Amino acid sequence: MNIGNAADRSGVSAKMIRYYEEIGLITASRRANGYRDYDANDVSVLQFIRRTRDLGFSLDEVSNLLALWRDRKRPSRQVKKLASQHIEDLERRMREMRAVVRTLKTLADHCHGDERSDCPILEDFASAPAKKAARRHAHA
Amino acid sequence: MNIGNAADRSGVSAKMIRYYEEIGLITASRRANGYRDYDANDVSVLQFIRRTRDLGFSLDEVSNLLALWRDRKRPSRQVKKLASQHIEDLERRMREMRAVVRTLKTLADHCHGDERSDCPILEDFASAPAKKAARRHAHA
DNA sequence: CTAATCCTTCCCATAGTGGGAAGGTCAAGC
DNA sequence: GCTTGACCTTCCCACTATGGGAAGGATTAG
Repeated sequence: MNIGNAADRSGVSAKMIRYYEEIGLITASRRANGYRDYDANDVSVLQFIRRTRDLGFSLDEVSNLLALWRDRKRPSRQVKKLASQHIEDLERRMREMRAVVRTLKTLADHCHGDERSDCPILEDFASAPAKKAARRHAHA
Repeated sequence: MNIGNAADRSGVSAKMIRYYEEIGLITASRRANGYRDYDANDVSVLQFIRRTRDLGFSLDEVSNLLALWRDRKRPSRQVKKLASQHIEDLERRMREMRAVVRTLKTLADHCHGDERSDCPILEDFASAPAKKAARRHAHA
């Protein structure tokens, strides 16, 4: 099956399929004309990637999960550990975001939000201590 | 004051100060030797940027906030609107992350996590519908 | 005067994803 | 058989925001 077909079935764009191959996440056989050729198992792998990406795993983590998936004899402990770490990572980021939301809500609550120009939000932005929290982290 | 000094006082790296200038977020006067020169007000602007970045605003949003900050006659309504939109954005992302965490926790709960190799987590990754949620969004 | 520290600009890398150009291939219709 | 359109290929560019580092000039401390 051609790449476009595999893309449709897996929900991974052709562009991304080529990229995943480039970074060594997957491989693809070629037909005589140079076209990549995929079978049902390849589509399963792509769906696996799609699913784990949707769950917010980085490509690096996906790579580890794929390796565990392929190794049928590996202990489930390893898989659970990766999942748990990801859960903790998400929870940590949510805590940081919650703190930011709390701050912003407090500021917004004290802002009239009308035609008057005085606004404690901007005043705070200009003077607050900037506590270095919620540093960004690439994947959503 | 030199860029290094401004960086120390504002908490924004010299590298980033130059970048912010390059993208038109700030400006800088030059001394005869070509060095950038900053005063107390410039440092205030940098601290403003630092603070809003820490609160998760994108540089695009920071740019808007800076414009509002500089325009002392603008209605506070505009500022509050930007803040509220950002709050909603954060809350939406947190909802998505919570959904992912719920899914992962359910999966992890059903995985033995021991030496046995059967693992419902990977089985789910390989077969679940992939509901297209939590698509990433650049800033954390 | 020299050495260290600062400044300048310029290029590169990161993590994923998409856009698009230039060109080869294949299948359908005439 | 030939044209047309839908595919495929590779290659380069863009984005967000940040850091690393090189090459070279300026300043400053000793």
